[in-house]
Amino acid sequence: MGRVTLQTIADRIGVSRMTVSNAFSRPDQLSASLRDRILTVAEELGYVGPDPTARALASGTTGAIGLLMSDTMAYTLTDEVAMTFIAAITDELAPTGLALTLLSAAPREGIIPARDVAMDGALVYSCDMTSPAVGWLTRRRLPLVFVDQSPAPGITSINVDDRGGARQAAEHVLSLGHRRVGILTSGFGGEYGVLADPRSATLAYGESQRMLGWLDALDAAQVVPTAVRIPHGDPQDTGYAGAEALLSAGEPPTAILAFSDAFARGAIRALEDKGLSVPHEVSVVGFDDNPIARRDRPALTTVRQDVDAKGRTAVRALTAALERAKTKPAGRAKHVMLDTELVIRDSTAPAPA
Amino acid sequence: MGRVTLQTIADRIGVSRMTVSNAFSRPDQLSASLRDRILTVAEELGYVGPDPTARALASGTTGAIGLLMSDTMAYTLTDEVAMTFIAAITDELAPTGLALTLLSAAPREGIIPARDVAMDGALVYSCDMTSPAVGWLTRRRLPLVFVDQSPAPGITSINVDDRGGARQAAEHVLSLGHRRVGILTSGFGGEYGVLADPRSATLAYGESQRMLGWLDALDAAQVVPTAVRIPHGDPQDTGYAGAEALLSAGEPPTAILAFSDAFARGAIRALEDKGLSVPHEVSVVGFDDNPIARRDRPALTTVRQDVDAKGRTAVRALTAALERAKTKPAGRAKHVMLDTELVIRDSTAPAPA
DNA sequence: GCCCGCGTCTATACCGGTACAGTAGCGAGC
DNA sequence: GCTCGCTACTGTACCGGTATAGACGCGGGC
Repeated sequence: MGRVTLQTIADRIGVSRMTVSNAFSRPDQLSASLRDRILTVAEELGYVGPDPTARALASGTTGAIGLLMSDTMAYTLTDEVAMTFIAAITDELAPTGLALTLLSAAPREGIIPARDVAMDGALVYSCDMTSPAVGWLTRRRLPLVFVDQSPAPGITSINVDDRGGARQAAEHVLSLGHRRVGILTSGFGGEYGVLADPRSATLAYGESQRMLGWLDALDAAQVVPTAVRIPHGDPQDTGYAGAEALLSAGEPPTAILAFSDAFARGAIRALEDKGLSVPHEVSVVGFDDNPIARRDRPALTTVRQDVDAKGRTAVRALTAALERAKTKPAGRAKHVMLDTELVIRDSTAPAPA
Repeated sequence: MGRVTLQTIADRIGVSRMTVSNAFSRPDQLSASLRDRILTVAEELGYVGPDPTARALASGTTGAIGLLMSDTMAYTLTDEVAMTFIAAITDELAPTGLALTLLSAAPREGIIPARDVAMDGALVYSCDMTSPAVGWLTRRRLPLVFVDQSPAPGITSINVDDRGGARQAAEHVLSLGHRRVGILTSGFGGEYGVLADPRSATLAYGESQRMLGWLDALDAAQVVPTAVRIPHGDPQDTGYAGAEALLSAGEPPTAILAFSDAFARGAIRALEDKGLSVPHEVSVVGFDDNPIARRDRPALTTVRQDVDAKGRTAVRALTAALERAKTKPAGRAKHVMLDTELVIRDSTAPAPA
């Protein structure tokens, strides 16, 4: 009735438990003939292999890394860009045999996966830095890599040049002669609707970086934008609503800078429904270079970020950190900044006269 | 230098290790004052809480469940429908505190997360039944729930009525007078292009169910469809290519039944590029009722499946099984079949005269 | 006054492995 | 002939917790 363990097999054959362990984990430590015999008996007994949990405790490694995501995990999981990121992670992880454990940063009473789930290290993706979950992770002294998040001292971080990309986007519409510019941003917690003072609005990290980038260029040209922040929801729907808000907030913009391609798509739909032609009457710039930027018409002018590279770089940084953690030195934190690139397509045109 | 464990704290205060353990895990087992003292000292010492791995070994529960996905995990992860499913899972899992570990069923030499990663149970999503990974999971005697997959005796499974939904889709176009029908399906491994004998083509489970559903209706009406199977890739791109293949395979169809909404979108684009109007010259029916079905124009006639319910039902079935596994009885496997529903929108119309 | 029950805390025995330092046996080198 | 070194296997000590039964003191009921 009892469960089959290494000991069961060892007793059955008359060798030590250690030898059976070696048969599974270090084949070079015993003769091939004995190993075969052990494996055969194990098979007969229905032994599946060393118990992962026990192995994890004894060896100090679990074979899984965590991916901590913002509290709105279900929302993030329906975002194409985030999905591409996760796909890149799993793909890069595959040859290492590491599994990926999804962790919510949601602050639920007493339920803190970031504290209670076994893992070797974690990727922290676009989280609120003050989130308790992030605190638990650091307290556990797990190797961590921050992605799309405010870099912290001592912790490796991977970011894309959001600010630079946004600046390029704004410079692009300025160079086309636009002076009435609308901004469509997002983010949770905080005021929605037209932002009184965009520069000082409290925004999540990525949102604030892009905002700063846009303002870098607009301020330099002494253009004062109208910025609208839209709540969570289907991004194309909220983008639609955001554009409507922008149009009714005083003099309508001739150019809209959107936080994402999905927002931009929604905005374009709203503009077209109002009878405004994109790009001839209003120019729209997205962000990310999501597949939807290219697919629909007009093809979006956008700021490309290499999400795949972001995911792969993050994984490589983390696996390297795991490797180092086996030996002593803590290793110096690296801060990687990936380039962004303005991609000009059909959703921007010179400002109407 | 040594790591801080329960024993460190116990020694420091002069109580037994067990009492410290209880302070964290069973607060009702000691006085509040002692508990406070223990927690304070633990804090001072930088103790994070019971080590998840050790706890897992001792208590027999890891706090994570697996999600086994087909070997083309990166592909699956960029599919909106799969993402909605995963989002529903994480959302339903959140209040339980269980984390979700993503497992690839990819048969890589010696790398078998399904065998080596600790978990309490697993969801098996749309996998090849013969995959070794599924074998390992069953051998481990983990509580399992199969989703979108051929039901197996003794294992709880959640499916949607793919066949019935597909039949409705086919009946719909037949009722509109279409007699030249094209089919666009997908799946890996096997011939691509026009299928010689659709009914006997080797298809993955979901693909074959939908195929059977379409054929149920078409056969009854003595309509012989042309079926094209398209390889993996961006589904809208492959859908585009698939429609082209359909158009050049003899007499062009006046109705296309697509395996997914994404295929349908790609097909519509291809048709429009060929100057064919949808729905007036060609009708197209999708499957899933993905958000893209509603968003773009023409809005897709499609077969709605409740992906959110699928995810939640699967999680509930698994957590119930986990609960039962604590006590003895293995519990009878349930086989759930969720309804599908034909949603008629703007991509279907009566067959041209 | 005695015994019971309860609230607290402790002792011991695991959970199922792996690490590491042996030990035994045996052939080779000089 | 003795040491050396190698292969093959063993013994012991963990890894860091939890379960369970029991010990101990104390108040209350009869």
